[in-house]
Amino acid sequence: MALKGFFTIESTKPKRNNLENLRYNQPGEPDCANCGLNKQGCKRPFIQPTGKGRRGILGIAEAPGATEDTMGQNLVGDAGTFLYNTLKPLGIDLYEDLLTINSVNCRPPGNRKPTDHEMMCCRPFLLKTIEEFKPKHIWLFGGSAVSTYLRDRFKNKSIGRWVDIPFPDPENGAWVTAQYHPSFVMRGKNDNLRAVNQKYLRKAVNRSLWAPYDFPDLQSQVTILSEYKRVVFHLNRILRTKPEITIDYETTGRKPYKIGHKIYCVSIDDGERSYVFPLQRPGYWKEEELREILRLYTAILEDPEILKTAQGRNYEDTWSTTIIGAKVKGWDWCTMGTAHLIDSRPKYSGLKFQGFIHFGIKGYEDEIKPFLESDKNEEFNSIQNAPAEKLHLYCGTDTVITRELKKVQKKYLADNPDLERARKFLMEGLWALSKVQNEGILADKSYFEDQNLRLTKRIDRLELKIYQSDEAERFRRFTGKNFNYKSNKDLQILFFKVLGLTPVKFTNEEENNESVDAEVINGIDSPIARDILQCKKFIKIRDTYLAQFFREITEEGRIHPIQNLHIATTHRSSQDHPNGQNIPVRDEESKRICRSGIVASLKGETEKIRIVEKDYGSQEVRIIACYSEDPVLISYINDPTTDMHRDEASGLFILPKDRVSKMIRFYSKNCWVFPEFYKSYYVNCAKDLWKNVIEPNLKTSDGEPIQEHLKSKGIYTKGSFEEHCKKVEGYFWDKYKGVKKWQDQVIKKYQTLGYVESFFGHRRTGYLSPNDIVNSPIQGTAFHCLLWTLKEAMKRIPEHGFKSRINNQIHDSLNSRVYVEEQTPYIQMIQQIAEVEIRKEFSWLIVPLILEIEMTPIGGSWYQKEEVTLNDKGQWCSYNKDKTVKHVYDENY
DNA sequence: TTAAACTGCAA
DNA sequence: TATTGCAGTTTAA
Repeated sequence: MALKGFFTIESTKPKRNNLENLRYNQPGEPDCANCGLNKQGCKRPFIQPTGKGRRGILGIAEAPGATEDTMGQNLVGDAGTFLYNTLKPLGIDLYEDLLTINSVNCRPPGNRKPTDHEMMCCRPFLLKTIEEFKPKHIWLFGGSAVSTYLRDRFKNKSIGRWVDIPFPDPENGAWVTAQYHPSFVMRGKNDNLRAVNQKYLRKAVNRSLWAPYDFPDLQSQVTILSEYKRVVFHLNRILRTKPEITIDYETTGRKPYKIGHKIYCVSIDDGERSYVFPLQRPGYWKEEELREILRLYTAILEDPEILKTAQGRNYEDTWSTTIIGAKVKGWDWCTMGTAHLIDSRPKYSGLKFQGFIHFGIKGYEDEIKPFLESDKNEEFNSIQNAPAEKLHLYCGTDTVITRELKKVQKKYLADNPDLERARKFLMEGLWALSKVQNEGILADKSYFEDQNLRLTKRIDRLELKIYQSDEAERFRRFTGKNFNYKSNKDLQILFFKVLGLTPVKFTNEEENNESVDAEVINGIDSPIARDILQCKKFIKIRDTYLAQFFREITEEGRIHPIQNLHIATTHRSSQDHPNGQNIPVRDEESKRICRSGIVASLKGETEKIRIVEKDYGSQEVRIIACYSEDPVLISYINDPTTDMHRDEASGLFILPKDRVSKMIRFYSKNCWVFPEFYKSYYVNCAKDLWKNVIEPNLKTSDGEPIQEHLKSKGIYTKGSFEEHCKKVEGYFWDKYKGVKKWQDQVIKKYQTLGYVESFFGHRRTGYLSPNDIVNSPIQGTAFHCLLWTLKEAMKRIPEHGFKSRINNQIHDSLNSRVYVEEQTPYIQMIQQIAEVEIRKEFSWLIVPLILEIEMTPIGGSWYQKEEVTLNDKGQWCSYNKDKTVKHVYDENY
């Protein structure tokens, strides 16, 4: 898949079927000859729009069903009746107040979904109906209606994205909202879905009083400054009058860190107009002109009284810092992050989407977009080839939209103080993450080059072995094609057709699709299975991790993952280009190869520096305790002499507590306690426990094989173990009834509010499953504790004059490069924030938080990190199993 | 060409 | 009937 090297802009230009699109974008009669649905057994072909439409609302549904086909009217069957009954108490009569039409107006045989082609053939009639009826409001019921209505205007037309998002449509002047299709809501007996559907319809009914939207001409608010004098004039004016400004750059790529990157143009919006001027466009300014423009612009950026807004605060911030050398002050607003707080659904916060749903602006990016994209292996885009005038207009339009978007968001947040609280925290978090991003992690390029060569040799050898194997030959004879071990399809044929093995697992999405993942292949006892697994592992290391490192490493040996706060629906962070949050650690060999090249210092470094990782221990359990106030959980956390996972393992395997081994405790925790807390259930847990504990026949702490032990308790089979787990699950929820009670409450509250809210004020919105609801606040809050610690630590580091720097975060841990001479005060400062000050700040933190410390030797690599504690002599020590000191992490180690 | 499905890595 | 991410490859449309 080609990565969009820049940001994603949805195309508005139909790339295929151009003629068809032209044809079906015109109002007119349906193209029945081309569709043929009218001759596939329906009784009443081409049903006319139904209803009196007294309130000027046009409802668009999917297709006639059996009842509709008999009666020749829309929405009169079960689904229609359900919708009628839902709307009636809200003051809307489906048949009186709406005019309704379907995406296709003949009944598809057997109630199947209409195809894209059928919907397209019927589309001219839909457009004609809109033209004649002139609806003030359009309600799209279900994914088919969304798909045919938006046609080629957006790529992602899933109902989940569009439901409950009202937008004014510039094509017909109506307010449009997508709703779930009544049959979808009716079919599943799903309380959450019914609750949000009710809520969304109520909002739509309230909106039906809205006046038509007055579309603003945003592009006319752009002024392009091409003369030096005018640029200087406006920069000086802004410096003097200090308006709130919105800024946007067009640049040579996504990240500024590699040599040669430039900011081609800048747009500054002063609240009235947007002013765009070229900046580092080669050959545009004389040297002294550019110097003066940069001086003035830097003064604006560094003036804390000039408040700044951007769509993507950290994008403009990191480019300003890295390319211009400005320390930007006065950051006030990030429209992208704020959009994510308002609606956490995926693909919501992009400017093009926001511009469309709020202001009906669309398509202004089409011409410029190709010049801003770059292939995944290309560092630079082709901005130099973009027509300058159009590039500048595009850049200016973005700031005008951003300025207007901020107004909309400000209004929304004024009514939602919890969201405003979350937004303030967002700005602080972005500030800290921008610093983390600019710092970057150090990578030893020559080490990775060496590893790359070694891996390639091993992969070549293994591939040769695989392709010369007897099995591959049998595959060739069976299919007439060469075997490709990277193809899951080929693996299925090899294992289940050629070798005749019995499938043990199926994939999630497709029914009867045999899974061929590592777990399955690992269960196959043959040399080729082992070779394939080995080879896939090496390929993964080389082509995923090392390849990204090579692509992203800068000339000075740093890798700067982009730090996001606007992606994860739970309001966790994410990283990309590359993602520094999923470097292997569980598999020893993968861990060694990948992490040995992430280092504390590069060659030639004379200072003594080590990597220190600071990890919140069992953070999610602690957060569950805070939300649920479960007394049993709280007392486990508060009393360090107790161990909940040992106790749960004891119950699960009917073992006295002192016979629970480390591994049995581990699997009890990860295959039982956590899944149960996150709404898995005994059947799946029993399956995992059987696979990981009982089948491998793990031993108790005194050496008895677990199978023998369970037999002595009357458990012989998988079935009887599952039965046993069912009983234990009953005890479990009886014991942690506080957690259960909280889960039920938070699900109930979601059904009232339509979102789930966290301690920090963050909301996860949209239609959620019970699992999503109980998981999100925990996951989000666990991360927000870390983010709070991070931003507080970032403030203190310069105050203390530390040279050490935080350079990564992984959900509940921080990484730093630490100068040995300041390691103890540095670590203790962060521990103080992470464990003590955070509890003074947030009264809902009713249990202690613990920050565990890991270190590498001086100049060492991430692979070498060990857990350390401070002994009474003030030394950081790691320990052997027998509790003797392993290493003393002083200035000599 | 492009999107979806599958896989595999982390918390 | 555990959740959240990013990224690579193949395959179907």
